[in-house]
Formats: sequence, structure tokens, C-alpha cells
Amino acid sequence: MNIAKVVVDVPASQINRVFDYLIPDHLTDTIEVGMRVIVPFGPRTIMGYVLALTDHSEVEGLKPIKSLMDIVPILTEELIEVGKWLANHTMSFYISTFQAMLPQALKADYHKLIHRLTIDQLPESLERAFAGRDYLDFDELEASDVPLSQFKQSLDDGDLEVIYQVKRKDNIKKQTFVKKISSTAQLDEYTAHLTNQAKKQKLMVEFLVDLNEPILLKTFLTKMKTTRQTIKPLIDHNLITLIEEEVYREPYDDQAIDRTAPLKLKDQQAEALTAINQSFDQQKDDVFVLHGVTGSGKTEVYLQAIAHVMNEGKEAIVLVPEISLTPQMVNRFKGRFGSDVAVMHSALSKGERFDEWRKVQRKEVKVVVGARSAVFAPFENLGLIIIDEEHEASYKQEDHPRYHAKDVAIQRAKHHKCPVILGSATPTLETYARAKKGVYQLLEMPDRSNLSEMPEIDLVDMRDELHAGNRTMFSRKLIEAIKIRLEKQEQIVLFLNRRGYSTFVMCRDCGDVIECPDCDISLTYHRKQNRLKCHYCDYHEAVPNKCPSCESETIRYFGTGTQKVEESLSQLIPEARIIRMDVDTTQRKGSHERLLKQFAKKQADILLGTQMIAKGLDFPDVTLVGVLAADSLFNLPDFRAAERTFQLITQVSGRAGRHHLTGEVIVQSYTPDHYSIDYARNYDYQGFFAKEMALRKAFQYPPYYYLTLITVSHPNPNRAQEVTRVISQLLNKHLSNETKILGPTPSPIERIKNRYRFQCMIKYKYEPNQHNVLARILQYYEDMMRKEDLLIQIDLQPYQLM
DNA sequence: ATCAATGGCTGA
DNA sequence: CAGCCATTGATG
Repeated sequence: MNIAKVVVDVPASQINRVFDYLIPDHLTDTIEVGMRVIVPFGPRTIMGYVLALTDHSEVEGLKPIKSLMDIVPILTEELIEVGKWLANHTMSFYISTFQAMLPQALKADYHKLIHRLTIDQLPESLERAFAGRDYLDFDELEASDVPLSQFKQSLDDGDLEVIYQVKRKDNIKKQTFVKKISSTAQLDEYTAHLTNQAKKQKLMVEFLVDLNEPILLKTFLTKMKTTRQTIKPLIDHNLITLIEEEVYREPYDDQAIDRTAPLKLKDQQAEALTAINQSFDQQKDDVFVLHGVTGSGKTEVYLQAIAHVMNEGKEAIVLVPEISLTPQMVNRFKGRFGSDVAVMHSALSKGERFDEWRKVQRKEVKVVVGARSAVFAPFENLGLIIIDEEHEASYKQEDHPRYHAKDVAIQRAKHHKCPVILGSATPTLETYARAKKGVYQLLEMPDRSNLSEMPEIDLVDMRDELHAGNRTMFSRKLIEAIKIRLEKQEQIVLFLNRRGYSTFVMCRDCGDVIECPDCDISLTYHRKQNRLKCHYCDYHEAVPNKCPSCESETIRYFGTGTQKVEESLSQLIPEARIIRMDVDTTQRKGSHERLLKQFAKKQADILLGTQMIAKGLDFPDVTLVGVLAADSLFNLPDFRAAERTFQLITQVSGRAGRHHLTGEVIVQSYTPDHYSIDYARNYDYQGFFAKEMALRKAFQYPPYYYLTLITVSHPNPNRAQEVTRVISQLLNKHLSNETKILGPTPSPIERIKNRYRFQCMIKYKYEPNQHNVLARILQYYEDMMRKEDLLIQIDLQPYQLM
């Protein structure tokens, strides 16, 4: 085994394969599949992953591996297989999928340096750039006034060399501890020789006599009220020593979380659990759809299924949507399984995420609770994968590799012969249809576990409000209901659908809306920085006080941001204490938790927020939930708009009256007759499912048809359209007759970052050839993509049609 | 993606 | 004819 098959860190289609490298003798014993290595690649030096070891290569004159970056493999053989499968499945590069499976901290850090090899005088400009140093960052050289020719000359003369440095980014946190290495007798002897001045020394020795375990240096110094200098004599006399120890950054304080015992299950829960446990015991890779109304106790089923799996020495992954990974959610798992749980999500710092990942890698935990990417947790004895709120769009990654966590979960479960649970009160049509067909196993939990009734949902037609002269975004009914709760000292949650509604700036004279100069999208007003920002590129500008096109000063903010809602609400009901939760108020670490705590302690009456408050929150005194605009989703180009509206109303309604108080839900809408709102109001999932399925069938959408979205972008709109047209033609020619190809059409957002975008959509039922055809098309355009700034993106089973 | 080699073009 | 730029090809 002296040859390694390596995927190198270059995301380009020509490099998307394995390269063979010679394993130098001193590494043959230590190198393993799944390790990162540093290899020469052309004139450069880069990172790569070892995918296989062999003793045969087709290629002559292999280059040797320079060094290893890991002592232990960071990818298991299974994850390597998953990565390869995923790359093929999503048409991404191998390197991209492997990078996506690992924490950011494991990405390589590249530096290109110039090394001075001579003490002789270099050309003056170079001397100035080096400024007495031996190494110079290449970027610095480029920024300097050194002529390129002069630099090349010195290179050729052998006075300089270029060094490609690959560094590791992962910084393992270390802490210093004080460790006693002496007996009491030795300590006593030391004290005996001290003068009376040495009060601190005596104090420290006294403390050390009783010290049995190493103590954190910082703590020691604080306790002794002294500084590092003072302990030096102790070290010199060999009484103590300082040791460095690796520590984890602990984002959660396990000790502070109360442990919970398993709850007694209701019949429906017990039945579900039995089915899942049985499947696990028989090592079947069943996919269960746990369809349980909000409050039916899905989480308790998860917890007990995990406990069963852990009893057999196996591990579990729990995926939770990013926005519902609240401290409340984490506490439920930590409360049951304590330090056996690792948590992975984007609110953690890079270092914290890396540390949580290492706990899994070192087999120090049995359970991972995390967002989408946690599906790649490097467990080797997986017994269960749970996807909670399986309908959530955040399980689909929107950039390379465009994968859906559900597909990865099912793939991994096949390998480990273990079940998957897809839990939701409102499963996607795709999932529920498969469950009904018997592809997945359906588990129904139709009752709330505390048998409380679902709250009544009142609909308010906002058009009537307008006709009645109410121009605010609060209906009279909602205001009235809020006032009643305030009197009774009960709490209110107001939900604003952010998507499709943001504050834009418009001139009242000419109607001009201020747009991004590089994208076809209006700029969004951010009050905090008092700036206009584009949400698709990083463009931002100061808020103008005159209309840029007609110079009029009647410029106004429109739309319904949370800030604006808060303002007008406090105008209408000045006595209400409001907590606003949106991206702006929850950016700082821990502020999410702080705001919720405030609300729980009843320091506020109204919790106003976006998506993030629609999930999982559970406050006993909330008796009113308001949805300010239930139909803002309908304006978007999205065949799932009705489904999303249904999910949203159902989800939000679950927040009211979960305990002894009865709840009320008020839904405001401009299209109150829409069937999704109607079915949601009656808590009729089956009715909605039947109706929506019929429509999907009629309009040829999933789950009846699969979709593939191809987006072509180019600085020149004609070129983008032309390429899209040719692609549609090629698809028409090479795919089967039953397959529909739509387009070319301009993308919903026609221009982003000054690139024009066109798309075409493939709708198909059965198209085994699709991957091949698409791969060939990409191959055909490969040169053009490189040469003329053409971009072709393929999204299989897209969620976002923008 | 990135770099070196190549070949054509411009200016002396 | 050197110097400069865009193009081409290779990366083990």
C-alpha cells in the first residue's frame, strides 16, 4: 500500500476526480483513509482527502505526499461513500461535498509567501517591500510597487523562492492548570523556610495541602488574589507544575439543566414508539412519518426512541430546523441525556462547532442535535435518525452541494440498517403521499397529549378593514382581542411573515422604488444602520432624502417590517409592553434566549416576531396568537405557497392555549377564502392534502412530477437567454417524450449582481437518463463557462424557484 | 482554481 | 525584437 487516491481541494470540473500520490516510507504506517494530506499539485501545494489506499497506479512518475494533516481520519469510510454518492446525486464536486460534511474549522488555510534566499542586496523596490523580513506575503508584494519583471528576475536568479503554505485552521483551545506534585511534608518544609513577609506563599501552600486535583490556573489566581509572578517560587521548588490541557468550548452549561425522567406515554405515543423500536431491533431501514398535531408529544417519542437505541449501544442524530434550535429545544435533549448530547448549529462560533464535532468524532457523545449539516455527524454505530419538522425548507441547502438532509439521512440509514423518523404536524405532500403509498411507514398521533382542544381560529378579511377606513395593519378585532388579554394579564404572540414583505423606499410623487443598481430587487431599509441594503449582493447606500429620479422630497418607507409593526402597535396601544424578535434583535449571541426569558417571566405582554417565533415555543400564559398577513406568501413564484401557508397557520396556532387556559387565534388575510387558510382554520390536514394533491396533479407538480431547475446567468441577457434556449432544445431532444421542459423564461429575479438570469424547468416522472444528459450538457458548456463568464446552475428537486 | 507556457500584438 | 496581454493546457 504505497499509493494514495486523493481528492484535492480544487473545486473545478476538470479536477473533479481522484489523483494518485506516492506514500513516502515514513508515512506508510500512519496514513489512513479519511485523513487530510498536504500534496503538491502543479506548482502549488494544497490540501486533499485520502479516499483509498492501494499499491497500483496507472500513472507513471507519481509525486509523493508532503505530509499528513491529521493523526486520526476525519472522514469515516461510510462518509466517504456518502460524499461520493452525494456529489453524483447533486451534480457537485467531490471536494465540495466533503467540505460540506465537515466543520469550517477543518478547512485548510492557504498562504502564498515569498522567501528571501540571499543576504545580498536585492533591487531597491524589493528591499523596501521586504523591509528587513525574510518572508513576505504574496498579496503584499502584489500591492507594492515592485515590478513583476523584477520579481521574476530575482526568482530566476535564485534569490527568492515562492512557498505555498498549507496551515490548519482548527485551533484547539487549551487551558492552563495548576497541578500539585509534592507531598504535604514537602510543602511544610517549604513553608518553614519562608520569612514572615511571604504571606501569599503561606496562603498558597495552605490551599495546596488540600488540593487533590489540578485546578484551573485562572481560578487559582483569583482565589489567592494574586498574580502569575507569585507562583513562580512554587514551580521553582518543584512543588507544583503548570499543565496545558485541551478543553472544549462549552456553549451549554450541562450542569445548569435539570434532568428529566421519561414521561408516561399516551396510547398513540406508545404505539408509535413500539413500531419504531421494533424496526430498530430488527435492523430495518424503515422511514417513519410521525404525523402528530402540535402538542401531541412527538418530542417525547423521539426521546424514548433514542433511549432505546442508546441502550443497545448505538447513536442517534436529531435534526431540527435552524430557527427552532432554541435553548428550550436543546434543554429537552440535554435534560434527558445530559452530557451525552452534542449540539451543532450556526449560532455557535466556529470553534464551538468544531469542539462539538470532535465530541462525536471521539465517541464522547451518543446523540447529536443539530441543524441540516448535523446529518453528517461522524457516528459509526448509528441507530436512529430523526428529522423534526420535516416540512421545513431549511433542510434543503441552497448552494453547492444542493442537497436535502432527508435524502442524506435515508442514505445513511440504509448503510447502518437503522430507521429514520420524519416528524411533523404538517408533513410535506411528498412525504405524506409516500407514507400513504406504503413506501414510508405512517404513524398518526391525532390527539394533543394533554387533551386540550386546539384553539379556535378567527379569520379577518383585511379588505373589509380597508373599506371601513382602517388603514393600519391591525384589524379592529385583533386590537380588541389584544386589549382584553392585557386586562386579564395574559400574553400575546404576534406573527409577521417576513418573506415577501420588507420595508422598501418609494417616492410618493413619481412612484419610483429605490432598487439595487446591480440586482433587480428593491433595496430594504435597515433602521439600525439607517441604510438601504440589497439582500442579494452586498450593495448598500445611505438613505437619500430626495428621490433620486424626480428630486421630490416626499420619500416614504413602505412595507411591513417588524420594526414598523412595533411602532404602529405602540401607537395604537401605548400601554402594551412589546418584545420584538427578528434578525436585528437576535443577532448578538444569547439575545435570543434573553428575550424569550423576559417574555416567560412576563416582563412583556406581546411577543412580536418573524418565522423564528412560529416554532416550538411553549408559554402557558399565551392565549392569543395573531397572524398579521397570512397571504404574503401567495405573491411569490412558488407552487408550495398554499402548502407553506397551511403549515404556517397550523404551526402558529399550536402556540396558543397549550395549557389550562383556552387559546384564540386571529388570522388576518387579504384572501381569506383561499382553501389553504380555510383548511388550516378547521385543522383539516387530510382535507388540505386531498385538495392540494389534486391541484398538484392538475398542474404537474410534485409529488406527481419531479422538478429540475436550470438557471443560466451571464452579464449579457441575450447570451443568457440563448444558452437557456439551446439547453431546453437539447433536453427536449434527449429526454423522453412524457417529460415536460418549460422555458426559457426569465428568472423571477431577472438580474443579480449584474448578471442576467434565465431558467428552464424539467418536469418528469421517470427519467433515468437525466443525470447523464445534464452531465453532458455541462460538459459541452464547460469551456464557455470558463471563458465567457457563463454560469449554469442545476438544482434537482428545488425548493426555491427564485 | 491557479499557474506556466504559448503565441500574437504593440510600440520602439 | 522585447515586453505585454490574452489564450491554452495541465495539474498525479
